[in-house]
Amino acid sequence: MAQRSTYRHGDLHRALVAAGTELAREGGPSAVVLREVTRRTGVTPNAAYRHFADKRALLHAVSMAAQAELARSIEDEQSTINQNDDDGVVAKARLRAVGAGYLRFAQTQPGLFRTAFAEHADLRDAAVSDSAGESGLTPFQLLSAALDGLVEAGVLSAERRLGAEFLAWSSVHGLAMLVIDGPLRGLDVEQRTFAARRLLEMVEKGL
Amino acid sequence: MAQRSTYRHGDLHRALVAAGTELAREGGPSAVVLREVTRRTGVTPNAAYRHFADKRALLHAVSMAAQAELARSIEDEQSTINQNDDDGVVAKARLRAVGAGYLRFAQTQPGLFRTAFAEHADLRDAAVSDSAGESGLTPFQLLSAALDGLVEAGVLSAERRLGAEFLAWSSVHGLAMLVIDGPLRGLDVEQRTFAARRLLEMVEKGL
DNA sequence: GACAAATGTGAACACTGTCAACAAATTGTG
DNA sequence: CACAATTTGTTGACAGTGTTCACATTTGTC
Repeated sequence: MAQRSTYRHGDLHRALVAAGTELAREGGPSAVVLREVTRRTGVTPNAAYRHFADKRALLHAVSMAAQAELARSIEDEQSTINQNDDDGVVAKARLRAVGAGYLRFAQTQPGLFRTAFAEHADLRDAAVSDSAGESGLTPFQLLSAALDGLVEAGVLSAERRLGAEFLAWSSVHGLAMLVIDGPLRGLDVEQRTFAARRLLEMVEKGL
Repeated sequence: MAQRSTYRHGDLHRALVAAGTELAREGGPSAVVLREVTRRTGVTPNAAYRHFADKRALLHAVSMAAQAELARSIEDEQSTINQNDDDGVVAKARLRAVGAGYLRFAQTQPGLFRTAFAEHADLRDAAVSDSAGESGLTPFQLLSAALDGLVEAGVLSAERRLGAEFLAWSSVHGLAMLVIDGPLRGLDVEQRTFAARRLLEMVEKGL
């Protein structure tokens, strides 16, 4: 790593999270080891303790960053939607895009995906901006917004809206986990896309 | 730990897995540390290497044991079904019991549940008897059998049967993960049972 | 310019997984 | 039965980890 001239680093907090994120990207949560993070940042191990209480706190920050990338993946997927369609069609497409972006991120960045949900995240974390994407919304909020859109478009009844994010999230999250390092790892690309499509259909139909 | 009189232990392999399983029960996969496992078994750390290639192999064995307990939880749930009902009703109940047993185990034994899916399990593992319950079936096989039952009872079409285990498993597994250490951890018991019931309804309806 | 706060360094500790060499018990073979 | 071969457990060591305590350097403030 590049030797720095100044005694102070300048932006160590951010640099540590960035280095940790790269490690997580390559090897998942277990790969983000404190000493290696500081090594890559060109700083002593203990310097990290000026910015994070302990390793868990650092990992938590990395997890937030990973969730933010997940949010951006969902936003990318949503940006391809043709807005000129019928309201109901657009609303449904927005929900499907949440699931598709989620699944794509899990398979494209499995290390980051596992890190995003490795350290016990809380629902309160879903509201903090560290885990938000370009739109300022976290993955959970993007899902909620999509479901609200279904209600507004008259596709989903208010009654069925209640707790719907749990159902949708569970299904997609479960498939993602099973595909990237669960018992469904052996599936080839074709089987995966098939499973993903059928799953999103099931959610839309069974909600 | 109890000092042993003989130089040989007698059944060290099994004892190590048992000790590891207890650690996993208490603290999840990260709690099963090789040295502590051997300590509890009253044996030197290196003795473990006569029975397992490395720590990962030990953890894998513990994971299999955890899956076997999961299978038993499902079997317990299925044993409460009233067999005198209509074939279709019984078949549906058997599928619901798979989900209910799965979710109950996840909440009753979160440490073991996380361990069961921590080390990259493979579909081949789902067929090995180490991870089977009393019936000799693994969790995956119990699910498959329940879905087959739906087809036999004429409740599910052969076409929709294709890949159905992925959908059902994903949904239930996802909810379990999100509830025990995901963003849905904050939910109280009432909310959980509500979410579980709605989820199982969704699967049954959307399959 | 003195002094306090913030930020990075150095040396050390307990703990982990793992290896190589050795020792004791068991098993198999003449 | 003897005794070599194999299996199973032990001892001692090493590198790597998270973390703590004392110390050094920089920055900001009255």
